[in-house]
Amino acid sequence: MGTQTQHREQVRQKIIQSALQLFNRHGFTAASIDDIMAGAGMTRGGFYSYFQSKSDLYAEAISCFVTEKQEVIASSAKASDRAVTLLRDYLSRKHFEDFEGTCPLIGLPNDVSRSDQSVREAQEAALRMMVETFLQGMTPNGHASRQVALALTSLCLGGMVLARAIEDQTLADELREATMAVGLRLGHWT
Amino acid sequence: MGTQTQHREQVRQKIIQSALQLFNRHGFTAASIDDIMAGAGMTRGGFYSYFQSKSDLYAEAISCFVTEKQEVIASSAKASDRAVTLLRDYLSRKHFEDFEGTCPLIGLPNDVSRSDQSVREAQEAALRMMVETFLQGMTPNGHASRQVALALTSLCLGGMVLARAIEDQTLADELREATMAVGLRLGHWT
DNA sequence: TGTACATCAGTGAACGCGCGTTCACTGATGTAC
DNA sequence: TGTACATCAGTGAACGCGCGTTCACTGATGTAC
Repeated sequence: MGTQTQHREQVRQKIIQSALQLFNRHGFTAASIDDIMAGAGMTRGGFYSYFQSKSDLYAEAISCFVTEKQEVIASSAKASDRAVTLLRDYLSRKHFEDFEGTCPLIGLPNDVSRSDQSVREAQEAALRMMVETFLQGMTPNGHASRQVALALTSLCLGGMVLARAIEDQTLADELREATMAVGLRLGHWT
Repeated sequence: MGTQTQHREQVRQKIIQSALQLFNRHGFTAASIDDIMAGAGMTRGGFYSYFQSKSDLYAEAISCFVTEKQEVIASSAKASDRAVTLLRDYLSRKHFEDFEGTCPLIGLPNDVSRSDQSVREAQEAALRMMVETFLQGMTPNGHASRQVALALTSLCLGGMVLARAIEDQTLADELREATMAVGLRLGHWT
């Protein structure tokens, strides 16, 4: 009935949230279904009545993340504010440290993405959203502004991936901030 | 004796080359020691008399790649040529298609990198090399040029990671070329 | 209100597979006499 | 030159583990009468 399906939907969301955390924190392979289900307060056996497979869950988690972020971003009315906020947030120290709320694109070069179609689609949606947000936040200039919007997306992703990978905290901060500064200049938001 | 150790060194190199190909093509996890050894014309058992572990081999493969690239780049005498070549090559269609000769930094967000110290070190060396090459190729401008050099590195990595991930070839090309154009402008090389 | 039955979410043991790693062995090469 | 022996690179079978996935079962909830 209503309350039944409603309950199932809640549990489903709990699993997705737990998955989002663990996939981000440990990566797709290292986050086991056991852990994810435990995080949602259940045991492994129940998993397959909610999702077809582990990568199916991964794809859903990414889509879910994108939808959430879209809502947050949409709260700014002015397009240029949305773009600046995206850039600043993406390359912020907060995003850098917040392993659990990480942009799913950072996991792009993973082995799953190569194989699973629905994962790729979810990731591509995230990508398009970023490009679109940047594009709308710039004073329109045809071809040139699209070029910059695409480059800004590359810049954000690369900057965060690198900052995360660097052991030396000082260098990581420097790189992150340099990337942000250059990005703001590129979009003429300084 | 001499010829013995020499032979061992040759075999060792053959394994590393095979590993480089397969790690790049399929990723760290998906490339099995079986495959790598087969690629070097041997069987699995011999592996552990050459390397301590799979991730040990991975770290060595990365170092090896960096050294090779450094030699290629050093062949240009002029520093700005080296920087432009690096940027152009990195974001070239050739690099995009050449899965086997890929920049090892693209594998950064993999599960191994998180755990294995020597892998991280090898990757960090690759990173420093890129930043250094860009920095030397720019008209010196203190803080500002270092900032741009760091951003260019983010830009290159992000651009290639994204282009690789995108299914739509047209969009992938567009993104790669946009990233390159913006990069050239950033370094004042246009 | 109470009883019998059906449904189904969730359990946890077990399966199966891939793969990194180990190890006893082989067979070729080199050395000593 | 020939024979016995040592060395050691390389083999391939076997081990062990982790983990995704399956499945027979349980126990709570809801419905019918």
